Amino acid sequence: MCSAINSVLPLRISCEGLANPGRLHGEVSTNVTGFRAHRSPQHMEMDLAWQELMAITELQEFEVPNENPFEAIPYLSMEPMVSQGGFGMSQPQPESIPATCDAHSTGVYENAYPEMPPYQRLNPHMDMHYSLPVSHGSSRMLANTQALHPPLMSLLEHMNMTTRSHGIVKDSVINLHCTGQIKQGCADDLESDSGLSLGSSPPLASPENAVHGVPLYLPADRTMGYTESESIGEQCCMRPSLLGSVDYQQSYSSYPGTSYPTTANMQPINQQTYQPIASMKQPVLPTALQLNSSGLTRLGSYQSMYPNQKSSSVPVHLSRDERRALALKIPFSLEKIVNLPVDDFSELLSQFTLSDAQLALVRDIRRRGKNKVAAQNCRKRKFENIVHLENELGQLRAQREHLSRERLEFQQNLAIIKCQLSDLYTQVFSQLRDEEGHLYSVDEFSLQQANGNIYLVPRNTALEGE
DNA sequence: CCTAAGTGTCATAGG
DNA sequence: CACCTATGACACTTA
Repeated sequence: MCSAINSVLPLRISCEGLANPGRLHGEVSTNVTGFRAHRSPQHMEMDLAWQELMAITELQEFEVPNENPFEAIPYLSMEPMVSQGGFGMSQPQPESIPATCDAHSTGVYENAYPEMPPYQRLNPHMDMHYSLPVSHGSSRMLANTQALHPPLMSLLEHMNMTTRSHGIVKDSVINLHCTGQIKQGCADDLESDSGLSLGSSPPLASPENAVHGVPLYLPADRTMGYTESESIGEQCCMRPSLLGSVDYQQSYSSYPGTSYPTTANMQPINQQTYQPIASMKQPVLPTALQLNSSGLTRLGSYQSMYPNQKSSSVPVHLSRDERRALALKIPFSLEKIVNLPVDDFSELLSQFTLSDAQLALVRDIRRRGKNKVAAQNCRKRKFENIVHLENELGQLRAQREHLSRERLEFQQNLAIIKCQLSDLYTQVFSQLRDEEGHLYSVDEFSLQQANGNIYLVPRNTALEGE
């Protein structure tokens, strides 16, 4: 019994300075020599409950009348609260235990109470700040200390749960910070001239959508068009593997499904017929991206960019590369130039005798075409990333609100526990008597700290350092 | 005329 | 070293 209370209570009670320090006696004594007090099993339980609460809540000051238990602390950030001990208690602690107490954590009490059973050490992994609840003003008395225990423990369980959740709060805050930075970065991106839509417009559809439902026909005013059978490439014994290379991401289809014309096979515009692109290949890129890369060359763009290259003898709806290829009589389609694998592309080049200018143009067309596809993919990814981050931001906001509500509930429960403990210790001191039956009042004691422990000493008595 | 969105192109870095 | 991909930046068109 005695060892139990000694091992449980991280509180050393000094009797020095009392009128009759040697006369104290009781059923249970503290670890301070000479102190005796009447202790009942009920008191043991109260002490247990007290220590558990102190360990969990790090209750460092216990002035119930001065506290507003339902004070809602503005939610700013959980990080400072967590850093103070891991329980998010950001309430003002004007009389908190000095730093010397912080330096003594569980190990201090393990040394002071080596006989403490492990199961009586709550939260052994945390720094424990103990203080004595000195309640002067509470008039509420608990009729039965046993009745207090179950609700206390239930509250403790809730506090433990809430404590765990506070770790989530911290992580969430960190995530929010990161997200904020990312979001800022996105904002910077949006301010850049990347030409990316934030989603208000539908152009960036999924690749699978690009395959279906897009009536990809060549423009009706297309000025050039050549059938595959008419192309030089086909006439030059193209390998079937090359002809079958239609699964690449489509980009340069300025001559979709065709090979480039020569002056010999060029035909009047109005005699050309056009095939739906979807019937010739399975595009991969999003819908809107396709529309521009599938033959809808923009006349005005290249006219303004390269106005001097406009030739009255060349159809005006051709892109710059198309016109250049036409001018240099490149004997295969731009689609093949861009989409063929490097080996097939090299083999294709080997099948023709091209001048240096032709080779340079072909390689430029290939480079630009691949880069165009890459740019489209890059923008698509950027858009998807923004959508993902917006969704994640919404989830984090909801989580923050949930944790904020949970934290408020925790604070309310803690205030209730403080009130209950105040009453509890008032009751305990009401039974603290010396051997002559003199009743000690809690008012006769004060809290003092020494060597990392908190001592309950008679008032007007200074503790000597150990 | 201005603006935002969309797109192609270039330069560059990295694989 | 050649080639490819990713991406920022720029210029331009279009609605």
